[in-house]
Amino acid sequence: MVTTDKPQPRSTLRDVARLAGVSVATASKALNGRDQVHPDTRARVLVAAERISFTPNALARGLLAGQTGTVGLITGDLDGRFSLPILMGAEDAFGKGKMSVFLCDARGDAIREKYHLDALLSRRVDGLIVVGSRTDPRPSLGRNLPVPVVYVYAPSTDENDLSLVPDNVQGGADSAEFLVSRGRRHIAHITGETGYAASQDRVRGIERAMSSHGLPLVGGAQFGSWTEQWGRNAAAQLIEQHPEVDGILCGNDQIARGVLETVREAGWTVPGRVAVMGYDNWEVFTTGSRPQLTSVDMNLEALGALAARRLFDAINGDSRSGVELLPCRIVPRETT
Amino acid sequence: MVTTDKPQPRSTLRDVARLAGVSVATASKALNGRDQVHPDTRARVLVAAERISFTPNALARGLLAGQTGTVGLITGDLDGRFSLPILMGAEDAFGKGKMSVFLCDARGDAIREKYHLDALLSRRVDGLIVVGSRTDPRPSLGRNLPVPVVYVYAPSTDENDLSLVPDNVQGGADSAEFLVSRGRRHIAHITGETGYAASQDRVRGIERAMSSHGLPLVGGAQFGSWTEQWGRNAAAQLIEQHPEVDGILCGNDQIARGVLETVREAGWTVPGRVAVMGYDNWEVFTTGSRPQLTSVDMNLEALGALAARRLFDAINGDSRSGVELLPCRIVPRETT
DNA sequence: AAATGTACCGAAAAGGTTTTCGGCGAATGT
DNA sequence: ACATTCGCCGAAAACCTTTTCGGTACATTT
Repeated sequence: MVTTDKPQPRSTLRDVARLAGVSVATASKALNGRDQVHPDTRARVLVAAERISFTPNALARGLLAGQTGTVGLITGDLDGRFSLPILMGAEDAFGKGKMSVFLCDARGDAIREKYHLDALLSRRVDGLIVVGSRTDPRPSLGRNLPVPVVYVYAPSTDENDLSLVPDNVQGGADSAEFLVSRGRRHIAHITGETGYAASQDRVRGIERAMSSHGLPLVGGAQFGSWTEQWGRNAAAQLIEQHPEVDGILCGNDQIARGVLETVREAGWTVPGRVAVMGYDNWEVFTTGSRPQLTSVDMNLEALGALAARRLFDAINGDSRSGVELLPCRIVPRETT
Repeated sequence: MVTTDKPQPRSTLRDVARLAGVSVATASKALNGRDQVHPDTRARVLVAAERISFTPNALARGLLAGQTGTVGLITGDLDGRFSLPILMGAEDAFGKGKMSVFLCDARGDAIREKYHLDALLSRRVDGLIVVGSRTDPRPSLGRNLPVPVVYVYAPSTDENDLSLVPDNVQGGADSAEFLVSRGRRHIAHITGETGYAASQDRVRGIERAMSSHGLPLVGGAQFGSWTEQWGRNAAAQLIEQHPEVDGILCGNDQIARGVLETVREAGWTVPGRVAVMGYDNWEVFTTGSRPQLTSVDMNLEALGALAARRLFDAINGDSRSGVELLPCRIVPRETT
């Protein structure tokens, strides 16, 4: 089963020109819609190109133009659910043009990141998008890169870089407001690891919103891990120590799933006795649960789309810097 | 905040040569470890290259060599959990060499797929990996492409293409064997949509294994959807109609989660009263559940790694065709 | 001292495309 | 009939790197 048939050599512009009986210059102009070429000639070239299924060599084109129409996306967590929506948003925003996205996974490893950076730069990408798996600031790729860079989700520590980050303070505040507006008065917060900027920001937003209503945060913010198991444990303790609780804001959807499981096993109805909200709006978790989980969506696709636009602008000489915060939105379902 | 500082122009080999006081030819040879260059000269070139942080232009190199050191990966489901492990496996296998992976998301849309295919071919990728989200055969990209193609997870309908697919028949059979070897005798199967080759294959494997032991499949294969909700519903019916059931094989981990929830709420212990197995081994589901879920892993990273090797071989003229089945493995946890 | 060999370096071509600019033929104006 | 304009086409340069091959300078041999 070992064959060795070299596939047909790819056709070049010269082949097209020869077949159409014109020069390569004319063929090029005809194919690219330049003027200065007679309609009949153009038609001849087009059919010739079609006949031998000519595909212009982007390498040669990029070499000449100094632009390749590609951007590199270096991500820290391919397994994660953050970088993918961002990638899709970016692809969509670029899509209408002729940009392609070169994706690399550094897996949080600085060495691998450097390796991929070199690979991308040598392939002359027109720009870079750097995606992290946490909203904590991360080291900059450096100031004197030959192409513009946009940091997404994980901001750069360098103020001169441009970073796009979801506004977790606002997201947290909105989630609290949401429960308050639904009549909840005894709200608790169970979140993930304390070392994450995401947890800290959301806590800050929640506390701000609660105090603006003169309400306490029942039991204070409970830090743990980002797992269902922690959600179950924390919820068990919470309903024992604070049976008055009527709303639980969770640090992510997995914690919320754990919380949901525990409170329902304790005989509490959701949302009757207590409302529960998740964070991230990870569909497979939010719609799989019973009842379906209200959650906070960080609009990651929009984040990716904005990254694409900002990068596009920067490539065209119009670059910004600093941190841009993008709003989160609440997706109401059945647990509130 | 709108600046317009064009970043420094990238340095070329000519710059290096000038700085080192040699010709470009010598500079090239020095940098690429060719012989015919004096050690002192080579050293001069290397420091010169370092000083101006020279990065060879992969476009020019690729144009000349006819090889770009890149492969395209066209996937159908970026949101899905299948293509990502495959991508990572492929990246790992390539990683040691100097291959980079160009990822595109076609979202199951033939038009978008064609678009990306053209984009990749024009960028002169050395090969293509096509990943689908279902194991059902998919249309071939065509026989006369200028580069080799490997189809992964979703096989091509064309026997002349090379396809790499997890062996779901074996996976199903092994899962049944596993429960039987643990002493279960009344095994049921709750799976997803009937139209999926994956469901059909697994059912076939399960039925084969059961009948080889002279055991019936309790209630027959139950088809539904790939959701937790279906798992809950099907389990409720199952334990009512077949209270003798002591093992449940599920079509995926989400169904298993639903089953788990229902049987536990009915007061059955797991694995005491009934064993439960998932499929896919999606960590976030299998380890988040209580008890943690035994599941079948399709070894997707290995699949991706093999795809990379096969593609590499094909690029070097050693190509195969047909469908290769890769074994699945069982990951025992607490539900069995 | 002449001839041969060795070690190193540089000129040039190649790869495919785009763009500029000069040129050629035909049509128009006088 | 001549000059001018206009429309269209092609030659050539440019992008950057790699490789081949000829050449130079020096050391070695006879």
